[in-house]
Amino acid sequence: MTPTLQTHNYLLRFSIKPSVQRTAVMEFLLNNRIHPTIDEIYMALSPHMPTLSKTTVYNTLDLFVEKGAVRALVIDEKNARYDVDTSAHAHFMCNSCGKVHDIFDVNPVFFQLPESDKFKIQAVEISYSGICNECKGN
Amino acid sequence: MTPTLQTHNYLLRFSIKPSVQRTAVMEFLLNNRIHPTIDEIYMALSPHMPTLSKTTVYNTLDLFVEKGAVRALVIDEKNARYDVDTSAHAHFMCNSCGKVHDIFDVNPVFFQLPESDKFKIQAVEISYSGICNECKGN
DNA sequence: CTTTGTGCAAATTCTTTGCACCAAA
DNA sequence: TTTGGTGCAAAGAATTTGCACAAAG
Repeated sequence: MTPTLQTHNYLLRFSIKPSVQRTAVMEFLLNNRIHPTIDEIYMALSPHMPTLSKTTVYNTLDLFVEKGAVRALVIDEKNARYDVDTSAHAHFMCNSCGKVHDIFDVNPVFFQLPESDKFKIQAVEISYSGICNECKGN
Repeated sequence: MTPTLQTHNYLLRFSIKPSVQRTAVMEFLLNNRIHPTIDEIYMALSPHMPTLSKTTVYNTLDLFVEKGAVRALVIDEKNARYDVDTSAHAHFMCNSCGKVHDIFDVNPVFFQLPESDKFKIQAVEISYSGICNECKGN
């Protein structure tokens, strides 16, 4: 479990001013690598922070993405999902339960940005989908 | 330009009953490889079909995806986009103008589905993003 | 007839915005 | 104080749903 003080310093490394809310959101992301939606983060934290508003969660994640501390995933057509691991790795989304998992053993060359005379390519996202083992048995 | 009769037969190949609306939507997709949103399709067709409803466009695209005639793209966080070309190719989305372009010269091995003991992987989507040349000059 | 498709309106869901209050420097 | 952060309520946008009517076989 990442302690709060460590999370605080983690935010500082990205030039993010640590507030109580920002630290709580980042700590949740660091300790729960489930690529949560805004709602999942809000639902997890609000019992411990009754005054927390969903707007603040939106603001906070926008700031984290802007500062490069988290990656916004475009894999779930229903909601935005966020990943605190910004290293080159792929994702798998189960079409049945909707959970998103990391896939780390993808050839690194897949993440190299191709040259193009038509576009200035700045980022790549590799997304797999199918059925996870938990759902296969149903 | 794909003529209507040809589009009609194209739908039959996917076991899709051709109605006037379905044929018009498919013909638009075949002739406009711009990965349109629901709204773009609706806006393009409704002048020629004043009674067309957006619900029908939604229903039609859901059916096309279900029948495997078009691919639903998850690249634009704002709207769903649809691609009539279901072959293995990547996409590029411009962060400035929002247009989505095909990228065909990606190594085919990138589209091979990896084996996994945790998931049954059924599909892959490779999405690049950045700035297109038209937007670079602004 | 009977089944399937269409389209209107309302409802739902996710996200954004405007603004007032609160907190930290 | 002054600046920036938070949170409520309302607005906005995309999508889905319920239902009645139309079309096709």
